[in-house]
Amino acid sequence: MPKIVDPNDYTPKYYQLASILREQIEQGRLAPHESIPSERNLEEIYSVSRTTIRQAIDLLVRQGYLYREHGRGTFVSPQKLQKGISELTSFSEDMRRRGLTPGQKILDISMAPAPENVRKHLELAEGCQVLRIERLRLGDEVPMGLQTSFIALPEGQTLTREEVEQTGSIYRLLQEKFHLIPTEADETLEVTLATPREAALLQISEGSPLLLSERTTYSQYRRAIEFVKILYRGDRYRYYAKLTR
Amino acid sequence: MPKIVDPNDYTPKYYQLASILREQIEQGRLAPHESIPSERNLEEIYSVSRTTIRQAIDLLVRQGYLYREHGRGTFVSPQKLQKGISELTSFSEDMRRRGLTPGQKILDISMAPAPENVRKHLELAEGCQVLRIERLRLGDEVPMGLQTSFIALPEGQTLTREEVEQTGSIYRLLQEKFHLIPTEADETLEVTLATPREAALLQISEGSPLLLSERTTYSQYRRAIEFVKILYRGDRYRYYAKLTR
DNA sequence: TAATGTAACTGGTCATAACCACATCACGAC
DNA sequence: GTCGTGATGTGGTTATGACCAGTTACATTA
Repeated sequence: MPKIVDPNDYTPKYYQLASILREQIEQGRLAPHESIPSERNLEEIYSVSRTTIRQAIDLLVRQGYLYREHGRGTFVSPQKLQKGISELTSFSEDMRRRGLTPGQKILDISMAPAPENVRKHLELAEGCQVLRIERLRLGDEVPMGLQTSFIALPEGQTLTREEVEQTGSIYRLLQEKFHLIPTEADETLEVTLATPREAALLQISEGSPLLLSERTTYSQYRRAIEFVKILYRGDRYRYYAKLTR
Repeated sequence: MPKIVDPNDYTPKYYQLASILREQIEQGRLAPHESIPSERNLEEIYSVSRTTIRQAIDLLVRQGYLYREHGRGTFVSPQKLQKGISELTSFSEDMRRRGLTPGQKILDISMAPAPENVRKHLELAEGCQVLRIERLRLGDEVPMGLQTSFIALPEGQTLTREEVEQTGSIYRLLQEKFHLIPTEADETLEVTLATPREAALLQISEGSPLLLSERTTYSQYRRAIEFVKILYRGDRYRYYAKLTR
């Protein structure tokens, strides 16, 4: 049973243990609000130190799978709390999580001098060139949003339309070509109304309400790499967040 | 200098240390992207074990103040990333963070059978009574949103209009009277249009776009305690979130 | 000179061990 | 019966010490 301690210990023990527990929870072998074995018990069960046990449990608590009560024990969170954790995802991932097939239609992709508001978000000097990508985003073939990305590429680098069309994921391209990993983002949401052009592209009537998301994404080095503006169809898109204190 | 180890050690050492470091960062004594002393150095500086050091740094990393790079060091996050962390806050706290003075006008407060959608969110049986509070929410005296709360109180308990008016904070009341602490919440945001009644209350024209927030709040025991619906004026309210991966 | 490797950092993982703070329950005193 | 009260079990904090895994810079080598 305690199948921990793989010799091919590519992954740390606490991570292996967390996976084991997470699996038990997801399969329902541990019911909501049921207590898991105490930390001292888990120590014996899996033959690892309490340090490791606590690291694994910490991880699952942060992910919303477990919660602790001092003096009482550690318990399984109800299903409700296990989903919708506010994570940094691309549009494609977002759609897949919602059970929709992501799609896109590239309207424009070009290098251009960054507009002033974009420069501010990306912390760039005046006259800097950025990659501008405008795309119509689809979910199950239906228009979901209109996305405009401004990307601060390393000096002299660029991405071609073909590369973007083939992978579909800017994030993967950034990682593979430039070793830039999106790790954090600031996002704002507000309401706006569709201009004639936006309405036409999104196949709604002019003046329809839209959800406007503006996001600045930061790399693993905490430098701004991307500023994205997405106009979501108000009738098709709902935003999820999970808050903690 | 190393003013750690207060004898009145009500608060744990790692928390004290985190406060010291956080203060240095906020005061700008540590510049963005500057490295803080290594963990082994901090061990000597503050005369605490590496365990404690790491716990303190972990906290600050989660809060967005620091970031680590394996093999290189621990660095100060730029200011941008330190704010807007998605935390569970009440309307009042939210307003204060935006530099506005929160206010409210209670429209209704009564015990009522929970509507079906509310029952579902609160995991209640049919016919259960909930406390319904409808309030016009103000920021600097100006209408910001229309809030309807449904609260699952302990059997037979209730809150009076006076209590709510005096404290202004439902959360504080819940904590003081019933020892219920809001710890987690699921929130959704979407776009909607103002009905005549909503428009009149919010002092906008009928059909104006609104930002609709629906939130289910959970106690420290992971039981749903509150379902809140807030209609924000689209022209006055913007939602902030911080995403990580 | 350019490549290489090695030493000396850095943070990441893990074990062991002790003690504290809170929750619960059974047992005894009243 | 009711009220402590302490034993025991839980998670929370801290210390010590070891080794692993990336990064960097400098000395060595080809």
